Amino acid sequence: MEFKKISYAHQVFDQIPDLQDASPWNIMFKGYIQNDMYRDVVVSFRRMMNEDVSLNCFSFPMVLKSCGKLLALVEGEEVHGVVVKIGFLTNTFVGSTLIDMYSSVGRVKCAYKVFNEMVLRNVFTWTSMINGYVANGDLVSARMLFDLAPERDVVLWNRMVTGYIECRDMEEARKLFDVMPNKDLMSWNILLNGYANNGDVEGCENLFEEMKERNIFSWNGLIGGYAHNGRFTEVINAFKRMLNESDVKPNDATLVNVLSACTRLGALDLGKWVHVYAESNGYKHNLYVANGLIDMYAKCGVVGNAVDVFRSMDKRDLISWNTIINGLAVHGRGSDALSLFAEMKNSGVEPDGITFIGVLCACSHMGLVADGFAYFNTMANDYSITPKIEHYGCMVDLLGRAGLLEQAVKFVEKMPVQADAVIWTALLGACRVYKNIDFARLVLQKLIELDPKNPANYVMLANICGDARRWKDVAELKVAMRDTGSRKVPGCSLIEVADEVAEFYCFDERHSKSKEIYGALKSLMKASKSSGQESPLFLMD
DNA sequence: TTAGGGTTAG
Repeated sequence: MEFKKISYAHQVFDQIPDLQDASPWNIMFKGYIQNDMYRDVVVSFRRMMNEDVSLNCFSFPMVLKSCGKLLALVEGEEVHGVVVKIGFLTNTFVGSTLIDMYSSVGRVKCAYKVFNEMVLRNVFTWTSMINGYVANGDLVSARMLFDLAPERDVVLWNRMVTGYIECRDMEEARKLFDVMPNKDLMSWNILLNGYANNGDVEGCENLFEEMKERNIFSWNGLIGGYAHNGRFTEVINAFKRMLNESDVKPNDATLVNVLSACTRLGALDLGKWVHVYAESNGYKHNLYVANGLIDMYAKCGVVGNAVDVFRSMDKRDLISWNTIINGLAVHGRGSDALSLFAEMKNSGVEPDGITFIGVLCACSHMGLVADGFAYFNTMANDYSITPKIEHYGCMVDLLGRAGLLEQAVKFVEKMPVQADAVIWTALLGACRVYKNIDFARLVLQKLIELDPKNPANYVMLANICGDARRWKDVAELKVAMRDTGSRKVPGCSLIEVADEVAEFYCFDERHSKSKEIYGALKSLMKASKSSGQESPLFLMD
């Protein structure tokens, strides 16, 4: 039953003159559950009790499932009492769902009591109990029961393998997988995802190659494995392979992973291709895909497209709002970010800590110190969000960018959390902008205490002294840096050209066309200089 | 009409 039809069903239900029979109630339960309306099931059940409806054995599994989903122990116990009173404990459907209910609210002992006292058990009952132990992290008891179970079907085997994976014990998971008498495709996919989520990309690749049959979950397992482990080029290669070699069509999960790789690699053209693909394959109104698209466009620098996607959505969630607000904020469109924040609040979506990172970042880019502090206070006062180090970092950045260096240092010293290198580095950056060498030295001292081996700190101060033409200081710093025995790892950039992503460093000459590239760059700088602008290269963050 | 297993975004 679809959600739309629920209200029709309600109208019909209300016209039934005699509601003493459980059947129409049970049909409503089924509809509620299909639409995640668990609260309605429990409320209706209460009504059934009050109106003395004669309950039958079909009602209880759905009511108990709903109690479990709502983590409603009190209501669950109440239903348990009714079950005992009417005498449905011998029913395996009722018993299994009772075990599930107690397990999902963390009462494994109560679950076991039900399991233990059951007269008749089947493979479902055993699976529920084993599942209960797994869900509560007791793998030893789970395995003991698993070995004792009189019957083990593929679902039970798979659940036990998943249990080991959830405890990050891939070795035990693999052992069990290897001795499974009947593996189905899901068994393979479970193990594949296990490798992917436990950081074992190679294990994931090997298993994928071993598979004789693959479905969408298999491909997504491989692609997701690359994505979760930062192997973004491989994400794209695997995606291209999927399109070329298999009959499996990408779905929303595939597209989301590919989009996140595009985002990280700056692969805008492929990102656009995914956009077109999504629109022509029925994912136009998919929340996950749209959120991925917003982030991809924003991080690839095409914030306008990000806004277009956001505006075209018919359903938005917290992530949609956060992505667009943060995207606008980091691209200097602070006032748009703030007006979207107001729109978000009006639409009834409750902001979280990440929303406020975008909001504070917007204030910081616009130099709105007072507003920034007002929003910062709103966080805790109106939304009960405890500021984390990232939020304090935004505030320090806000003060630093506004040139209020002294206030910034005081703020850092008063913070309830210990400042990390990110915060001090932001301050050091502000010291450079405002050419404040004294503060810079103070900040550098803090940075060296936190991270003595990081040469980037010295480089930053050297740059600050260089800006002030204090070459003697620069030379001294270079010596100090040499004494730490480490070299600064050069930052690297990525750019997408003709379907390929190229990597380059500052003054990099590895590219076959580096002469032409530098030539073009030189004329660009000349052109911007003659038009009276400072070179954009020095204006970039 | 009732019970158990797999992926996705900031």
